Amino acid sequence: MNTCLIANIDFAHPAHEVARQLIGLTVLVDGVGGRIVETEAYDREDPASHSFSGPTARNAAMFGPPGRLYVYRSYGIHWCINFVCREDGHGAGVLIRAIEPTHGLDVMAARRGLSDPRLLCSGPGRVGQALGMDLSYTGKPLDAPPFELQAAAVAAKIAVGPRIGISKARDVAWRFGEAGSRYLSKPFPRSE
DNA sequence: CCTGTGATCAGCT
DNA sequence: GCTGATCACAGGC
Repeated sequence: MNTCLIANIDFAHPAHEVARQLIGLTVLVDGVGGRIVETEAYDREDPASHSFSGPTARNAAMFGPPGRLYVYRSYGIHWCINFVCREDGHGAGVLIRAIEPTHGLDVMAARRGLSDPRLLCSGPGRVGQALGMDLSYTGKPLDAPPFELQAAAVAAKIAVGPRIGISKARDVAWRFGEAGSRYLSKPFPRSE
């Protein structure tokens, strides 16, 4: 099996494995960002995934090489980001749902129009806005500027639960987070 | 604390 | 037409 190693994560692995392993990593865009504290996995064989019905113009990046970005417009307003994973052409990704801000708080506050650190990146739309994402970033590799992924210094305590805001495949527990983090989009049931 | 709603648009039926 | 991997704000308890 081929590999795609970035910051000790192999993006040529199933989405739910990558989603779990990403918790605690630091992601930066032009030096701005923080620790990933919440993710969700979306797979090709997953009715809730944008890739479920096959390749389209919008989801093309999901069917490209792993270790890259998939950016999509949510509710016509927000930009949400995924990290593409699995083998080339599989069509899986990990939605970045929340980040604990650590780098460039002032830049993110200006983009978001508020300064409360807990509201800067606690949700997929907020993450996109705080990191300055838009459609032009889709398909870009995560191991090259302006992006930087840093391995976690300490292993995070992982909480698991059902994904948020979807109507299909609600039974799959493919939402992952750092247990007890104050920067989640929503608390996990029964964690800590 | 909680529930409801407008914004705004790409993709699908 | 309608739905959605959302958010912010308003209003009620």
